[in-house]
Amino acid sequence: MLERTHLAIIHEVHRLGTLTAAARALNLSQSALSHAIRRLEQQAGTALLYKHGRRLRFTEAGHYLCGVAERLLAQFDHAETILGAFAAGRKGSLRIGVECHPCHRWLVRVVSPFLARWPEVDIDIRREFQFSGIAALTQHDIDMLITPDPLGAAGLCFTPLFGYEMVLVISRSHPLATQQVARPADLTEEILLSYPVKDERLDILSLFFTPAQCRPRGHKHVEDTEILLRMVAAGRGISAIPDWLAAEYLNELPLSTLRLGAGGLQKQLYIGRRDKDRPAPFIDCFLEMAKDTKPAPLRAQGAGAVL
Amino acid sequence: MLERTHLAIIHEVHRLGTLTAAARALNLSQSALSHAIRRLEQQAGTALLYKHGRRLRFTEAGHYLCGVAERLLAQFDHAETILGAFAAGRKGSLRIGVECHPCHRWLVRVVSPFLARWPEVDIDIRREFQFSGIAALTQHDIDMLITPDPLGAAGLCFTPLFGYEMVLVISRSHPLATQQVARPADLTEEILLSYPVKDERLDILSLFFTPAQCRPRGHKHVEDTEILLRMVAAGRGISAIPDWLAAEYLNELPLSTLRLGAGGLQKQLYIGRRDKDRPAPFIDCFLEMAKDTKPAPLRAQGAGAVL
DNA sequence: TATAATGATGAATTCCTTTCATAAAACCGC
DNA sequence: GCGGTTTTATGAAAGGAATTCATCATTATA
Repeated sequence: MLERTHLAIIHEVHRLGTLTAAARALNLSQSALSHAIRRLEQQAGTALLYKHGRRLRFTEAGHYLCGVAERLLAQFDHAETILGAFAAGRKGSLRIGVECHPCHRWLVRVVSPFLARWPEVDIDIRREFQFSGIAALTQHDIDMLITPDPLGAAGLCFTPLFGYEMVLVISRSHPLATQQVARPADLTEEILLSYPVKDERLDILSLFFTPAQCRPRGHKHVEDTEILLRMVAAGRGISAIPDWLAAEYLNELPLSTLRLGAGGLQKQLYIGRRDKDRPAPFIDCFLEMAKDTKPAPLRAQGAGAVL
Repeated sequence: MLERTHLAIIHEVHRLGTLTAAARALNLSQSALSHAIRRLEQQAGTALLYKHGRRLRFTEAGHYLCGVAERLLAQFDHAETILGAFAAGRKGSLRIGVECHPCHRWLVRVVSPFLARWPEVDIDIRREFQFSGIAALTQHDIDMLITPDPLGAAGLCFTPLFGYEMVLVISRSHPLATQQVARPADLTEEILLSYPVKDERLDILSLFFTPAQCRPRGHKHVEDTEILLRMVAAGRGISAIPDWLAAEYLNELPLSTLRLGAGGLQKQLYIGRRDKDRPAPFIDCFLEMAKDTKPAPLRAQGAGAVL
């Protein structure tokens, strides 16, 4: 069976011209090379080298193998380099799940500098999960989960990133726009606009409307933040988004923000990982960079001061 | 060091899912595979597989290596197939030297069917030699030599192909065109046209003019047979070519052929090889096909009957 | 819960590679 | 042509790495 060693021998003999020199280069005895070539020739059933004077020449088959050696040895070397990068933790891939739709804009601000700093790390961001983000993390479908709901699961650990407040956004021309706080009963005639997520995962429903035993008049799903907010600005509905996200749009669109209930709807974003994951440096680095990237806080405008 | 064996193991584990199955496929024990992977992981400094339930899963590095394995193993397999073709004598290359310029047309008739029959054999035809054709053969620059002058040299052997006669070609309107035989003295006022070859290798000089101690008035070199004969037909000179080559042009061009001297200039074409060459079947086959391909004999016209 | 399937591990063994010592061949300079 | 040098070839011995064996631990299955 043709082995890497054979290729290395063939290659060095070709490069240096003599068995003796090749043996030196490979830290082997001349005898070892002679035996190895002999064995290979017997297995292949064809001569690879023949004596010409006191040196060696390649037969056609030998020449062919020489070309093979050059190509394959390069590939072996490359593979080992890459493997080294894996070992050193320079190379890898990070599949990040995001259970918090509006967090995407924040995530981009983390990922961009990260990619620049870890050129050999591939990042894959997933927002849809067959079952849940937690399950995807447990089952190794993703390596990290960004979520506001750190549901306990064996083998997972969560690191808090930053706190924020979910605020109600309404058109600046809305009758409620002058108020500071919204109460569920004020909004029963409104159309709620939200990202396409199950109702039980919408905090404004589970933590605001449902406890007050009421609900908005309607509920529509919108994929894109920009479009969602433009619809709100146009008076086509209301929505609840993180304060820092609202802040980014307050200057662009005629929007007002109100606190949801007296205490506001306080949330915390977490990043979850598997406990026993190999501690790759780039994973720690990502965590650090994520912790250091706070979203812009909401300027005093409309809603009450937030965190 | 990453070896072919490691790639094979990784590949089979990926294909079959379990160490046990992979071990069966590789005719090894499960233990052997476990140890081998462990060793590789230690050398690489990174995990490749990890237990998931009672099966194995690939780490990122493992997945990467899996891709490498697929590519490299295919290349190994292919290389061994080719090596097998070399061993079976199906594959190879035949570098053929030709010392007889006009033989090129005949050679093409041998080579074409040969290439069809040995699709894996490459043919390379050389007409220029640094020193001589014999030297090129001895020094392994070529594998076969087609020559009318089988100079003895150690380690070479020559096989006769066919006999032919060198005939004088002149324009049909030449005063000598009505004769059967040309004598050196008749041609001292002519311009000799020949292939670009050293004088001592031109039979018409060494075997016809020189023994009679005379020479033509001029001597010009022409590369191409067609052009050479058109020049002769136009009365711009005379030439000497094999009878069978002349035969091909007698209907196309206004040429006449004459015997060179009373007995004619009889020649024999040989094919030379190295004695101790590995006996590749395609080489023997080439020899047979060459022997079986006789040039078209000269029709009774102009020159005397030949052979 | 018993049973089957699978992987991990340490020690022993086997097999293959390598080395050593030496011969044979070829080139070089005189 | 003849020693001296360089290079490859080869058989026997030594060394080392891969493999097996026996066994344990873990997990899935009935």
